[in-house]
Amino acid sequence: MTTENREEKEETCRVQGLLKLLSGKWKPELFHLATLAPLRFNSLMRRLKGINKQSLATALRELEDAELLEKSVISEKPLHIEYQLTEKGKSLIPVFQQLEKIM
Amino acid sequence: MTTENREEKEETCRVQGLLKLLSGKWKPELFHLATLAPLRFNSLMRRLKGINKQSLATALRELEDAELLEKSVISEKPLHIEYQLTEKGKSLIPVFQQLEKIM
DNA sequence: CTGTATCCATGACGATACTG
DNA sequence: CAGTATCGTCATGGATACAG
Repeated sequence: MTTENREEKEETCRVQGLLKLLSGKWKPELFHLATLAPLRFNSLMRRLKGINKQSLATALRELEDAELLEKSVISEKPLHIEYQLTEKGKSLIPVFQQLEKIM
Repeated sequence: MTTENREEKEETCRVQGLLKLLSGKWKPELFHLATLAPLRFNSLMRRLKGINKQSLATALRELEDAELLEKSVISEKPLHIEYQLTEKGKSLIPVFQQLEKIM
């Protein structure tokens, strides 16, 4: 395998990973909401009409693991957590805007 | 629902559609190969190691329906068809390049 | 050579009950 | 309030045989 081919394959894999990460039934809208303001779990439950806890928790965890989203514990009692975009997450916003133009 | 909210929802849906369209096991690499040169069915079968006819046919059909890819019949006998990017498909290339940088 | 039809396996998604 | 555990359902992708 040539160096060129190997690089092309790696490129494709990285893009594939990000596409997979942001696709699915809820993650695009979840990410979109996160671009607007920091959000709490129950607030997200209300805005993503039809989602359940399990699916929301999984989606949040995946975006968190990819370092697109991060948690902040606002208070312990009552437990109060906010999710917000990381810098890496914010860097994705202009890419989404381009996608909207193309569609 | 306000006009603003409706527009946000539509934005999300369009992005979601494109993400869904380009995600999946084979479509990112299929699209990537298509950016390099016009390609034939059996050539794609060889390059996408592990894919089968059914999956390739489905992927090609979806990209074609979305007007990202188009078929050209080169000859009828023997049947010889090439797939290439449409203008809309080409407009996606810089977006992919940005995604690669972010990852 | 370029597909379609059919059937089956796997993984994503969802409902519900439970926990710190 | 913010999750996790468990289990059932359904859509997506793959294997194989057949067709223009």
